[in-house]
Amino acid sequence: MKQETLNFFDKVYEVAKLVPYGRVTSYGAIATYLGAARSARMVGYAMNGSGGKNVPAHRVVNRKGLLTGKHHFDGTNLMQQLLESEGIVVIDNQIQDLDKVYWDPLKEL
DNA sequence: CTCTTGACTGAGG
DNA sequence: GCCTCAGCCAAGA
Repeated sequence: MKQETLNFFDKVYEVAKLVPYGRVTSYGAIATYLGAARSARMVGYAMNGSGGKNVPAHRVVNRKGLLTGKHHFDGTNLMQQLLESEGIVVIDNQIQDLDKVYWDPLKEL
């Protein structure tokens, strides 16, 4: 069982699942943690297959804390609702107090 | 193999 | 602080 067996996508899912409740992280942080710092875009791209994999994609946002991926959710404000349900303050697709809810896999893991 | 796409990021105006 | 441009890399056609 080589590591190549684990696709880039699968690794992204693993890290996404490790994000604690009430916390969020950025695509770049995950990408860097996976050793592909320049592949932040791939992280988001991978999330396209997150459906059905029980992956909390709503906890993954861009470095600004902006819900850039909300368009990929069913509803218009579904992603924001999920985050607010975890105690995260979100206004106009923008996470407030990002520094307080930000979870960096590089530092936490 | 080449071209396009993309849920990003950093630098420059 | 906001907007625009360019670079980056992996996957699909």
